[in-house]
Amino acid sequence: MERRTPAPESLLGRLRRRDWTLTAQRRAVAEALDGAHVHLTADAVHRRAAARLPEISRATVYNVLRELAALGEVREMGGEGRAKRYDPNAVEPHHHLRCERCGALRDVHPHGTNRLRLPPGERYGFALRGVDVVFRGLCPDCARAG
Amino acid sequence: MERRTPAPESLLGRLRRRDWTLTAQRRAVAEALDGAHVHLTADAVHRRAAARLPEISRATVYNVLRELAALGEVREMGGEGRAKRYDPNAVEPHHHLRCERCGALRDVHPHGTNRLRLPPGERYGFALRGVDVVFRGLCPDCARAG
DNA sequence: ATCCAGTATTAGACATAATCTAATCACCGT
DNA sequence: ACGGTGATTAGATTATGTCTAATACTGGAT
Repeated sequence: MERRTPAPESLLGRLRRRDWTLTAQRRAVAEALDGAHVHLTADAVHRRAAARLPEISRATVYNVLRELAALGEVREMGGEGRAKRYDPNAVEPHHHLRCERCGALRDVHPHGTNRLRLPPGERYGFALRGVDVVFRGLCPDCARAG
Repeated sequence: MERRTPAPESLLGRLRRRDWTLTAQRRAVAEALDGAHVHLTADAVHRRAAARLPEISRATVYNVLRELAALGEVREMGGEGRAKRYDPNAVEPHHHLRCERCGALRDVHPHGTNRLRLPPGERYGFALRGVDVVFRGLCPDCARAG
C-alpha cells in the first residue's frame, strides 16, 4: 500500500496555536486559503472570504495576507501576471511548476533539491534561508493551442 | 590556471545579428541593460536610456523590453517588489540569490541544478522548458540591521 | 534622391494591484 | 460601563504596466 504523507495540519489549526488574535475576518481569510494546491491572488482570497463574511474589506485581506506571510504561514509568490499569489502550504517543503503561457501553477516535489548547493565563493556573505525552484513549461492545453 | 568562460557576446552584439530593426531607441535600451549582474526595473532602464536619448518614451521602453523577452534575449523576472526586473544575461545559464529584506539580487551558479528532475508522475503533461532557482536569504547589510 | 508601405515611437489616457490614511470598531482587563 | 490596545474599514493614493490613435521613421523600390 502506498504510504501517504500524513495530512499536514491546516493553516487555521496552525494559527490557533499561535499567539495571534483570531478574529472573524482573519478566520475567513485563513479558510479561503486553506486546502492543498491552492495559489490564489489577493483578489481571489477576498472574493472567497467575502462569500462567508460579506462585509470584509479589501484592505483587511491585504493586511492579513501580509501578516501571514511575515509569520511564515503562507508563501507570497511573485508570479506570472501582475498579481502576487499566496500559497498556504508553507509547512510541507515543495516547489512549483508553472505554465509560461497561461500561468497555471502546480505544486511539485522534484528530486535533487537537497543537492542544490551554493559554492561558498558565491554566497556573497548572505545568510541562506531557503531555495525556491520553479519549473517552467507549457501545460497540455497551451501546448495544444500552440 | 583557472579556465575562464569566454566573455559572452554583449546583448547589443547579439541583437545586431538578428533580423531585428535596430533603432536609436532600441540601442539605448540594449545599452542600458548591458553588463553582467544587472537586474534593472523597467523604470530604471528608462532612466538610463533617457540619459543617452532624452526623448525616449516610457511606452517604448516597455515595448522593447517585452520584445526582448519574447526573443529570449533578456529574462523577465517577477521579483520581490511590484516591479519586474530584466536580466540581460540570457546566454550563460545561471540562477539567483535574493535578499528577502531589501531585494538585492545576485547571479549565482549553484552546483546540482543539472540533477533537478521532476518525477514523471508530477509533470502533469507539461512540456518542460527550463527551471529557475532562487536562493533566499539575508544580505550582510540586512543581517546586520536585524 | 524620392516615394511608399510597413513598422516604430510617442504622449497621454487607462487599467490594475497594492498601500496608505484617518476614522471607527471590537475585544479584554479592570 | 470604561479605557486602551489593536483590528477593521472606505476611500484616496501610489506604483506599475498597458492601450490607443496619431505621428515619425526605416529600408526598399524606383
